Amino acid sequence: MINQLKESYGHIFEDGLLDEIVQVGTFKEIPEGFKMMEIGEYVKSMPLLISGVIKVLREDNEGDELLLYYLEKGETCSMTMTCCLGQKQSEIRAIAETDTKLIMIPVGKMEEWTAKYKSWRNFVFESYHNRINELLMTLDSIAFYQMDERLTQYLIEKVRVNDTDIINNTHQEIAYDLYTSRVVISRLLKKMEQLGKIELGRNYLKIINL
Amino acid sequence: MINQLKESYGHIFEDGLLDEIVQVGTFKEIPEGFKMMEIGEYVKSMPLLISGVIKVLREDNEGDELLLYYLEKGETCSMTMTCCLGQKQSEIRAIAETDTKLIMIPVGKMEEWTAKYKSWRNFVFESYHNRINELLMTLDSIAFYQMDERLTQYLIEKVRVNDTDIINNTHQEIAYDLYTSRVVISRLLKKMEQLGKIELGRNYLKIINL
DNA sequence: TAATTGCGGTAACATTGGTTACATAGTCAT
DNA sequence: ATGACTATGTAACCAATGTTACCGCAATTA
Repeated sequence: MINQLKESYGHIFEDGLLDEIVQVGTFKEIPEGFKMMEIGEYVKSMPLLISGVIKVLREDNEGDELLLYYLEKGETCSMTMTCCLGQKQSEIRAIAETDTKLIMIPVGKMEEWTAKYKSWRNFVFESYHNRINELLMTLDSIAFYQMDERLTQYLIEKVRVNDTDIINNTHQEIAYDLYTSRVVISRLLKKMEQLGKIELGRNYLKIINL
Repeated sequence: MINQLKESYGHIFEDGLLDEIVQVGTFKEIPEGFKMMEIGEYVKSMPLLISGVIKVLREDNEGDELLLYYLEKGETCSMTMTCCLGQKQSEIRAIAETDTKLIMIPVGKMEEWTAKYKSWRNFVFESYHNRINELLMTLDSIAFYQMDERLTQYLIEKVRVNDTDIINNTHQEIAYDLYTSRVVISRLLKKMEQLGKIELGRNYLKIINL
């Protein structure tokens, strides 16, 4: 655990803090598809991501979802932080997009470390800043762009976080993430294929040139 | 300034912190319509709102705007905080919705206070939490609701922050905030009038029963 | 192999909301 | 009062996308 922690966080946390993390943190491995947090749940610990990708979703009244953003190595869930501190319920759902390794930190330490370690404070603020910017970009994409452009952005991001240009999802799954219907996605993907941007197959899709 | 500070923040900040704020803070009065922050600007100080309302906007490529949320008494701009700390550019525009009184805190103090005062840390985290939740609600409203429902929510919120059921705006101004066109707003408002929900006039609109 | 299920392709249609154009009616300055 | 300007009302049209329905094919299972 120490090595993996150092690899992801060694350059941002002070040695004393790294030691404390090793002492109080719990190492966890999460399989792809595992639901790590549900809307309305209370949160008792905060995750530091070592490897893998977590997708964060928002839900409407009918239970349909919208992808907000991905969390990656070296990041944490800001929403969890404030939920922990304020004893608030989660506003979002989090699901492992890939197999994921992380370290869980008990709530109590957060307050303490914020007072004690400058590097922790920076991490926390940086984290909020990044998350807010990602929310703003998601908002931009919904408010300012049309579905074809949103789909393209989605595929580009998906390729980036999974580090492969083959996407193994059904059209229905993509439609869920973008909060639209399968027919709409199939229609747009087919158009992209005709333009030579992607290659389509059953349960997969290959990015050629977006 | 001390009295006004105590009225808005007395119950959340420790006495020592209140003293420091009085010493290093600058009191400011801002007229309605004043642009307090522009996208791309660097920020050198952080506002603590004493009275009034500030509206926070996001802009698309063409320069058209979308209302994100309002800041009120006892609140601060979380985006400013991280911008200050990280020397980042602002991602948003802020405009005084009403005449506003506030205290500006120089950046340098923020880091210091975060280590020193528990009440400041709580305020900062609480602030992030609120802002993220407002962003999520804005996102919900754009992603999950149609324009008629968004307009209704907008009017309710406007009535709340301005504390009056008469809204002195043109349809064009409302359309800007909701990132749509004047014709669409006129159409929907007329329908609401026919349902007896509002009363329409030139440059004003009265809420009857939303 | 036959049956079932899940995925993707496609057509037809409905709805929302954006666009253009023009008319009407307040408001203000002269 | 006249003319200029601004706000609003409204019709007609268009584009994006959501909806429904049905088909064929692949994969899985009986």
